[in-house]
Amino acid sequence: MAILYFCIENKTMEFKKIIEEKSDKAWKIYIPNLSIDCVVFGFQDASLKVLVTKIKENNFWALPGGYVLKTENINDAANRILKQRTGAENIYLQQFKVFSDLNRSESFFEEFDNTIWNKQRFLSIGFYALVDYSQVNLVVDDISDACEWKSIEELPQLMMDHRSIFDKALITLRKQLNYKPIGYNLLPEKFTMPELQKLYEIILGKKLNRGNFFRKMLRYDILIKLDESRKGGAHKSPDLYKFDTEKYEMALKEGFSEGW
Amino acid sequence: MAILYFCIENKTMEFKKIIEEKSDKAWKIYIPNLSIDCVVFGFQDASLKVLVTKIKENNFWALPGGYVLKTENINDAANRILKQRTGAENIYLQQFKVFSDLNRSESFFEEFDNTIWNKQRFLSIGFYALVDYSQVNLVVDDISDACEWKSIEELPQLMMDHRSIFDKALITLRKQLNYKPIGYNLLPEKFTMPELQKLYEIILGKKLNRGNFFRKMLRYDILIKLDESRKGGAHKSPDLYKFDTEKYEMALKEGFSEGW
DNA sequence: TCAAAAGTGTTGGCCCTACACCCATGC
DNA sequence: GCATGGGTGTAGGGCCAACACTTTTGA
Repeated sequence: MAILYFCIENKTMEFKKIIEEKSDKAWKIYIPNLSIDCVVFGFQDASLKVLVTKIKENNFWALPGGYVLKTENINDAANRILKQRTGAENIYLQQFKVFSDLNRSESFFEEFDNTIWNKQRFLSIGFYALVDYSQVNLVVDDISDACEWKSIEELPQLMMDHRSIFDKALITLRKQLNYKPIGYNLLPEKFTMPELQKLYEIILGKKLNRGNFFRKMLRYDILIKLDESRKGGAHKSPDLYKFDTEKYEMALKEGFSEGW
Repeated sequence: MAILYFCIENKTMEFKKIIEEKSDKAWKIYIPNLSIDCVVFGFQDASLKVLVTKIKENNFWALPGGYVLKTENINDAANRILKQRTGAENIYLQQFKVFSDLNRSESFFEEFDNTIWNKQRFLSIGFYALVDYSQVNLVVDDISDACEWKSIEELPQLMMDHRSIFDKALITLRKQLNYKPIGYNLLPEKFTMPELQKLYEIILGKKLNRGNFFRKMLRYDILIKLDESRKGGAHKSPDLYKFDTEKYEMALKEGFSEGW
């Protein structure tokens, strides 16, 4: 027991020291009172995953985040933050909402001095990201214990308002499915129609009709059918497709026609 | 000529003084490096208008804007800013994007001291607002000469990146027409179907089919047909409608069904 | 050979487009 | 009564849900 206590005590001291040391530097280089939080989606094992990190010291999980340098715009900041975490570049990133409630963050570092960077009020710009699961190498930084993919159905409790940031990101992503293509950043280069359908179903949280999905997808005219099929599984081998990157990019910009 | 020159010089001094005096207070009460800019839409004379203000001293027009108090969230801030400008409360407000380019604002106050509030780098949160034109009383504040409604087809040149903020607001508003009702905040209580159609056409910038608009609108099931019609114009008297506020609010929250 | 998954065909309904028609109104 | 604008009818097409049929595969 004594040893365990000592360990915790020790860790606390270490954590505090790290936070305090980082504080001075943060005040110098970052825009104050402003943070970025990222909801990073990945797709694996027919399940939608989100990247979360565990803060040292308390048992809360958090969305990966960071701050904006005084000399960079927020897209660059989000890219930098995610590159540090995942090693990945050219991630699909979308700004979706600013979270600004009072006390959304500042009560979280109660035991610290009022001048400490982390104890300030922060408004946070929410980004969501879509990344290829297989291309990511997670990095644990010096204020986190762990950095893991968690399935969206079994997210752990998140610190501060990170749960509502995640919720809003998912809602935004779902809405986006109505007028923009998706999948290029989440699927491997070659994929089958059932795999693509699975992705849609998991994002939307509901089953879709097979035949209709198939035809609607083809009508979007962003897929190229390959001369191969996925062998090895039981049953019929599904055809492989890839995205027509030019048409895909076009559709991302223009959006699929809809409405008025 | 001498008199004119003197006047300009005098105005410059006055403007500078105001900015400098306000600077100290601003540093105390506002969150630094963060501003709010509002694209306020109103509808009148079958034309969509936007609220713009003219900054004293230079001949640029600007979107109405302001800063976020250290003790308020951004929605409250936007509401406060617009109430000051228009006297209106309970305006429909929608946050749509953060503008964070380097040099989007700080180069605009070159002649001032570096410590001045206005010369800092600002990230700006863009809001758009929909208001009932007839209920607004415009207020000119102490750093602006004028505050006016301008038709969206003939907007004057705007300062900094305000033109792209406006563009993005209009694009967002158009997209919103696909899944949310509109009109409650822009039209008088009673209105005719052709008037509502006109609003849609002006926002979308294109003609719509009369009969189809009529039926689509009715299918949305947010209108109540009144037992009156708009007399006085030449030709057939169109029926008057009002919004079913309960169903309208519901549709605002849920959105019209679409897509997957 | 057989079960199951994947590809394809079919039918009915809804909404959208486009146009036509009729009705009400002020001149 | 006539021009004009506004309400309503309707035919054709596209998309979609739902379901059925066919093909392909591994066991």
